Amino acid sequence: MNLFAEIRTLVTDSLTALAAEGVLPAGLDHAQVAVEPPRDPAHGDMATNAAMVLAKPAGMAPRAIAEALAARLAQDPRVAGAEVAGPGFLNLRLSAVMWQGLVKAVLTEGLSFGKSGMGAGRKVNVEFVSANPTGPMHVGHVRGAVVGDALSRLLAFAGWDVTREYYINDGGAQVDVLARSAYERYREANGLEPEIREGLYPGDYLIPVGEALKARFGTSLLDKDESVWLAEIRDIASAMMMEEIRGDLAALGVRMDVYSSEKALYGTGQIEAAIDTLRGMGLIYEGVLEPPKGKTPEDWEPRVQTLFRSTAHGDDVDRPVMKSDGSWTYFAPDIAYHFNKVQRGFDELIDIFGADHGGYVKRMKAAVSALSNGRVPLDIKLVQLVKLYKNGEPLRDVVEQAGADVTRFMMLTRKNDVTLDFDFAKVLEQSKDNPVFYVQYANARINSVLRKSREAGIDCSDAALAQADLAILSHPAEIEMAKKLAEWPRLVEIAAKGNEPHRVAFYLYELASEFHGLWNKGNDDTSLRFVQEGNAATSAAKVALARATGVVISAGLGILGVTPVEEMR
RNA sequence: GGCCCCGUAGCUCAGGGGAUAGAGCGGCCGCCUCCUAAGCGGCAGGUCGAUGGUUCGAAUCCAUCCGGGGUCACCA
Repeated sequence: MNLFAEIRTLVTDSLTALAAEGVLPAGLDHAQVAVEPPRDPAHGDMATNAAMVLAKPAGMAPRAIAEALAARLAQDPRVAGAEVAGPGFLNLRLSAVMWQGLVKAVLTEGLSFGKSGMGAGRKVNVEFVSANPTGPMHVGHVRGAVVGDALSRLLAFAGWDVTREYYINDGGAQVDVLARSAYERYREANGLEPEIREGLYPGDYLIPVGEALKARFGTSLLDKDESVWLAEIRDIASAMMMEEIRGDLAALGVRMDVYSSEKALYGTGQIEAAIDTLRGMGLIYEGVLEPPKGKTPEDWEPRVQTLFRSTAHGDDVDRPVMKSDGSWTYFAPDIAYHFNKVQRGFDELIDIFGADHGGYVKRMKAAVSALSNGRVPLDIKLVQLVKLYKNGEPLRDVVEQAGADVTRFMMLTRKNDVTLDFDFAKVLEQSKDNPVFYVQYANARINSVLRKSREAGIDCSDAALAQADLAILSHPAEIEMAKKLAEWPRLVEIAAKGNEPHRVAFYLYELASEFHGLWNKGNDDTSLRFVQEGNAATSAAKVALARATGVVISAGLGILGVTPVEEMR
């Protein structure tokens, strides 16, 4: 049940009826007509811009349209009042029954309340994390993981068919470096002094890899040339690192549907096929790039390269796909991988990159645009860096200390393209300064209400509460609470439309705030307490409101991947 | 220098064509014989970086500029 959608339909139906009566010209486009919560609650429950939007095409004064529309809407039983205001806004007040009915709808629909059919089952692929398999995840990856996971849950809730995917960059030079680093740890495991040269990975996390190599090869690879062991150690080490990363993701509560390997693309002809496809479109050529404008690198020299004409699809310069030694650049398998996603039949692609990869956005979009003939949109979300206060902690420690739920919520309290401060002290604090706690506390209070209510002998199943006499919910503060709940389905659609899961976190904070406010009013006005001594009918209605709030909090936290707590400890 | 992101209250940030621009923190003033005060209410605080433009209307869209960050041809 989406009240805003319902009333919007009422408005557009009324406009159509007015056109049929000749009050408005026929054939007006209603696409720009919006029904929204007004900025100022004093303006009513919902406002529509219909009159202002239609004034010009209808050739009428906005207020004239608004008045005609108001008169018509006022006849509908759902509408308690319609007033023209300002330059032509039409402010609507809904009858109390609507809000009471909404509470019932939440209890009836449960965690499905707010689900949307907006995605219409379209297949979307969300690629995220995709950290190189050269070490454990760090805090920066965590944010990408959380954003991608929450976005996936959000899109699924809004009606998309979602595939979560991890692209393993195991085909380039960085895994050779990994292998050489692991080899040194292997020597170390055999009692030799490791030589961690400049450019190798120095991290302790490779020590167990060295041990494993010793267990497997004994001393047989010592003093052997790298040509003997490189490929094998590379595979072993990167597999072990992927295990590490899968463990990190699991600790965070992030699940992937598909792991795709870059290395697996080599030798299958897929890269060649993708490039040939582009060649067939006349988008591959041999050429020389201009030096970067303004700043020419010291060692720049004109060089003939195999280039992708990405400028034909919106990029600023064309991009090399092949090195002079005839091997592919990193970009070529990336193209093939995205081509693969297109061929698998996805209707939409989403990539979540670290902000340091911002320079690849245009070329990646150009490739997808070309390879799908403009059919498949690719949205790339850049996730800004995380500033960790308390420094240098590897991921497991962060999650172990703060908890996956807290970590996840905090990572979503910022838009993806803004840097995020992750302060341990704050995050673990049990106070209203900590948004995670604040939202969880509201849920805990709701559970407390349900407990008390059950002790008072009231049936608190959702089915029973939905049957309560909700007309009892008439106090303005209670109606306000219901109005906030009514925004949930609308928020889901807005967040899904923009691929912006952080909106859910902000909404939950507002919802919790509304609830804490209502709770506290019970201190001064005992008639606003949820459990009313000796009055089962009144209690049931009020508890129903609390429970409905709890349902929406749970649904919202579910999208963030955060477990709602029953009580604070 | 090119491209991308950011610039909104003292601080951290929402809002991204609509009516007097919001929240939290910090500051000041209030609220516990009462379901969890781990909370709630109120006050003070703004030329929405600047300047032009688009239109009935701009924090929001466009252009130019100013700050801050990222990135920039055979590294992924």
